[in-house]
Amino acid sequence: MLTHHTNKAVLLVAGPTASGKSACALKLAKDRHGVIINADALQVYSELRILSARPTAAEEAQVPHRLYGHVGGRQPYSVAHWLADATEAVETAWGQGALPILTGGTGLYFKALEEGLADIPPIASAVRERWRNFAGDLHAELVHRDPSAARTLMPNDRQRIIRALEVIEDTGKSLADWQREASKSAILAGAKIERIFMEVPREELYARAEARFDRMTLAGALDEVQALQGFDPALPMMKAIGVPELSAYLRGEIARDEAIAKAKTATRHYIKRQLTWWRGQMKW
RNA sequence: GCCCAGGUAGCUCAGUUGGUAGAGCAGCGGACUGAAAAUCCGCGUGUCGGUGGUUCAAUUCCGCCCCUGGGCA
Repeated sequence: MLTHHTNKAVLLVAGPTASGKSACALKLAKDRHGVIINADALQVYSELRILSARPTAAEEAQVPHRLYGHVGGRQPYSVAHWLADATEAVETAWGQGALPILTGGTGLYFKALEEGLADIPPIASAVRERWRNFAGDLHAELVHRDPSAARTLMPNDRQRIIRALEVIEDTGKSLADWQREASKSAILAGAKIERIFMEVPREELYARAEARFDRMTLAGALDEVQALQGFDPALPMMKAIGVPELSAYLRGEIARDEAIAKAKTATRHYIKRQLTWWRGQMKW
């Protein structure tokens, strides 16, 4: 049993968008008998091939790829779903004697992978819907129902406040308490972890990401977004960079150039947040 | 050439009845546990086009010059 554990190894390839993670992971997978496992929150959606910069069919044919486009846009998905999927994928790879190579840009996913998640049960959708549609003062509501969680959240952070409210209501326990408890799901515990972070100067990252967006528009990003018009704009998939912007163009609300410029700006903001995440949270 | 309107932060603009100026966006820093490509917090010194003049004091008033847009020729 113990010898088994020492044979378990994973390779984590992280970095901001457009830093060259995928190419790096592909090469390493070929060299080291690896299976590539997606750690990107948007590349899981089947409807987003171009805009999420998912590996191409040709690339996927070269080495096994897991968790790319395996979720429908209307399906609820989150870190917890991903962690379960990733755990299964990692164990399958180990079972086959292959090296799991996790790659993607979602910092929270890597954190969950390495540190585990709190063991909070799924929240009833009725409760969830109720708070998402709540018209009153959410923060005041939280101060009243869960002062300890309220203290850690900014009054305007609706998303986190809603989360805290649904957790206290549906589980009877504060989100802060849940999170304080030791997590049981740190699946990489005992495994040999190798980490690669793609270091690329910010200016170059910005330039690459902008050029890549232009390539995406040439490769059919507008058709991809056109096909999304029946989906609820509140869906996580619909928040992918480029989707709101190109949708606004397709609806005739803004010019094409403006839509592209806005999407590029959103990409720069995203890169900046990713860099902040790795500086502050991961310390690889 | 003449007339009009402008020239203020990287961009778009506000403002100062004369006491050296502030918003949005961009940019930068930060936070981050089931929506995370999400969500949220913080950061504003810039020859106020140039140059003379009036004034204790000019970005603000006056003259001239330069530039940009529009109109008339």
